Amino acid sequence: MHAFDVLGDPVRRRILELLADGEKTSGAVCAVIQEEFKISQPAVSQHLKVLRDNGFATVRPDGVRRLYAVNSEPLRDVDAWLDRFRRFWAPKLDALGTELARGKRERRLRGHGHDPEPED
Amino acid sequence: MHAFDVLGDPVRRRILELLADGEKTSGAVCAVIQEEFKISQPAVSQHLKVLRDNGFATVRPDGVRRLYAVNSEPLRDVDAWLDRFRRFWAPKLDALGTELARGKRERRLRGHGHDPEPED
DNA sequence: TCGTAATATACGTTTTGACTTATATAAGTG
DNA sequence: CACTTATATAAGTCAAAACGTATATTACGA
Repeated sequence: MHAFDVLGDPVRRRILELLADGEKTSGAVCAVIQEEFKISQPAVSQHLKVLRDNGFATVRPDGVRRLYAVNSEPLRDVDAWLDRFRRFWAPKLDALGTELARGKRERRLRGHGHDPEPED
Repeated sequence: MHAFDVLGDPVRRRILELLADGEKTSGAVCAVIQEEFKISQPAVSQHLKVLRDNGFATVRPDGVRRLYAVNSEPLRDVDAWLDRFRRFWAPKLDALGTELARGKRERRLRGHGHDPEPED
C-alpha cells in the first residue's frame, strides 16, 4: 500500500495529527476519533492497523494499553515525492537557504540504512 | 475531494510527475499512462478530469489538443500539512537554514491573496 | 462538407475498502 | 478464578470510485 493511499483517508490523517503531539493509547485516539467521526471502536482500530502495517505508526504495549506513536519515515517519502514540485511554489528561494535545508536532508537520507526510493 | 484523495491514485500521481516536466497534451500523457498502466483512453481522460476539477492541473486548448500543466496550489496544501511532522525528520536542522527556508515560505504564503489554511 | 483525429462524457460493471456487529485475546482487579 | 476493561480480529454489507465500451464533441484537412 502506497503512502498516499494511507493518507487518502481523513480518519487516518486525523489520527496522525493526534499522534504528532506525542504518543497516545489506542483508547485516547479512539475517544477523539469516535467523537469527531462517529465511527465504531473497531473502525478506529482498523485504521490504526493500516497505519501500523504501513509504517506510519509504531506501537508499544503498556499493560493492556497500546501506546501509538508516529513513525515519520513514510511521511518523509511523501515529502520527497513533493520535491519535484517544490520549484513551482518556491522558485526563487535563494541558494543559501535551499541548499542548506535540502542538502542536509538528502545527505541524511542517503546515509541512513533503509533504501528511501519512494516509487519510480 | 481532499488533496490526498486525489493523490491516492497511482495513475494520477504518475500524470502529475509527467506534467512536472512541463505541459503536455492529453494524448502525450495518455500514451505514457496507457503504456505503463494498460488502461483505456477514457480512463486516462477521467483521471485528467479529476486533476482538473480538484485544481491540480490547468488546461489550455491548442486546436483540437488540450495542453495540461501542473497547478501547484493543492500540492502546497499537502506540503503545509506535512509541516507538523517535519520536526520528526529535521529536528536539528540549524536555525539558519530552517528559518531562511521556512520563514520565506510562510511570508510568501501569508502575503499572497488566497487564504492558505489547508484543513482543520 | 465529409472524414478523421483528439479528447471528453455517459453509463453500466466490477472492485476496493471502510464500516458494522459479533467475537476473540489478553491484562488487570476483586 | 471470574469479571471487567482495553484492544484486536473476523466476517459480511454497502457505497464510492476506477474501469471498459460506446458515443459525443470539436477542430482540422482534403
